[in-house]
Amino acid sequence: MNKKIFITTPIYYVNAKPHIGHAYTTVVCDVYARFCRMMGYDVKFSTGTDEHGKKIEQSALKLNKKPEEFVDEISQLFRNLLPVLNISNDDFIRTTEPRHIETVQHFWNKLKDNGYIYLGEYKGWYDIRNEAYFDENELIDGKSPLGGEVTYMVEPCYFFKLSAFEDKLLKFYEENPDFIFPITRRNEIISFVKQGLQDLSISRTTFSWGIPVPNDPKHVVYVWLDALTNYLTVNGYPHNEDQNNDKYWHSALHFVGKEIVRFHALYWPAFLMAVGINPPKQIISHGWWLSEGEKMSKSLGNVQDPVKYCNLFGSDALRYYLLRELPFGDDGNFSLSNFINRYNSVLANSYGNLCNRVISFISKYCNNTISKPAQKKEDDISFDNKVKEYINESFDNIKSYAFHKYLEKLENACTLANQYLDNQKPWILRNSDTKRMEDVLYITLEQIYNITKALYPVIPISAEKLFKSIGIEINMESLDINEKLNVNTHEKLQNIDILNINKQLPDTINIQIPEVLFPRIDNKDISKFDVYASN
RNA sequence: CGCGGGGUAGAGCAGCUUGGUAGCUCGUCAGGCUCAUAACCUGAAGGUCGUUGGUUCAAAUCCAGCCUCCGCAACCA
Repeated sequence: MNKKIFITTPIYYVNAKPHIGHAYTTVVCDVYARFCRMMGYDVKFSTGTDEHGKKIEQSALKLNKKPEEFVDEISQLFRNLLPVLNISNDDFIRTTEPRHIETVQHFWNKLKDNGYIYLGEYKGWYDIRNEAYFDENELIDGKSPLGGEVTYMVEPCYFFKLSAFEDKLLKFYEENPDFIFPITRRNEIISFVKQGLQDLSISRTTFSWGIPVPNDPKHVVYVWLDALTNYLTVNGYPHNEDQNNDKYWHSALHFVGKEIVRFHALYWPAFLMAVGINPPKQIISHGWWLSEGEKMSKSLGNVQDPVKYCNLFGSDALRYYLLRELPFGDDGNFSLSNFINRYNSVLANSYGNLCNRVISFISKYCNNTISKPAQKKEDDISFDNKVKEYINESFDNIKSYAFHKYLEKLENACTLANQYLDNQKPWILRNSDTKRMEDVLYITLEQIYNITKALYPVIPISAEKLFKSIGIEINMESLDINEKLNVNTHEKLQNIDILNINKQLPDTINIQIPEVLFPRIDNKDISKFDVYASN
């Protein structure tokens, strides 16, 4: 039985259309998921949408729509993004689905049975936009510290005994130093917990767009309690109740943006401990994108639209850029000119051209066929070893979520391959020693194949094209879009033997029609590219 | 004493966790090659790694202070 791993994106709040930030988180998870599958793991990979709460209710009202209608529409936009980005998720969860409502209510009852929920009363200034209460003395100029308008409210409300978990959480962080990644986020959370924890209000009566509290339907469940439990729903809870002995849950990785680390690294483990379920394995936090040096905002009109990038340059290019540009965990800047620059210099000139020059050569001068050399020279072995070294280093980096370094190492490997070719000069050998020429080409192709396998998680479509052009079939991308969105793809995704990283290049290669993987982008006038969200 | 993130060649960035020849992409200059997507390869110029002090045989990297820039309203990863 393969080792299992459970990878999740956050579920996205359907109050706004998907932008480059959503695309980023999703792509990071997808790359990691594909990488794990390639390494032989049985991967469960989920994403979805978070659809309850007062904000949603209000947004729907403004548009004269029922909340149900409104969330259906926006959720569909997120769902549509998946095939565009070529995401290999196994599940798409919506918090409005019956299976999730069942989970949340069951979870609530467990919390209650275990004595961690009590009915109290909340008095204070309520910031509707941020769905949070504040004391009088916390207000700034009559607004909440988060800047929202506030109204005074008294509401009966259920509380979760978060205060009971202070020591347990600190002990847990201590015993699981890798639980929160990266370390700076861990430090923030620990110091927050050390300041003391208050009981958490976990129900609302001021609106009705939410999951009803069992046996007290005037209340709806607090959005974060609702949202976080999606991970359990996806993993079959409550029907699969024994999560502590579940291999997926045992290695659950939640990828999140830095702004929701607190919910995932503090509230979530506390909730879980309260029902007797072990916390997930790790919370992995990433940074934010700026757009052209400034914060993305609708009013500035600089919201980068992932769909437009995919349509213009292909999803592989966007996936590559997202991972390569930003040191994982940090904030970074998304810019069109930088995008094109990296695309041209690495994908087109270095990697793409490398593939093309070798395959075209074989096609033109070797009658489309090439075979494994009988023996290798010192230069060849040295080349092989250096590339392998780069690939090993790249894998070490992806394992520690240093996606930018993972790609950098593979870029180094491409440069090395281009150098090897230039040193060996097969175009000279063509007139002097055709056997040696073929050996050189096979050896280069062998490393192109290895590099491409290593790049596969990031550029799956192009990798497949490359495999195809050297006569190796791969079936993953031939799944059609609807099939991909279907939960039943899980087994197919697990059984792609070609992705096994240890598989060697066949002894004899038959070149198919060569294809330019990444055509250069004309960057003389980049203003012609429309890449911003329209509203 | 609010919180957080920066200040490294002309531009944009990596390196800092685990101190020990300062690296990448673009740009510039000079060569080479011709298999290839006006691509590829080689070489050169260009940095006192914000500043001051400390630890050390040795600091971009660790410690302390200072200067300076950015974010901390919403949307939201």
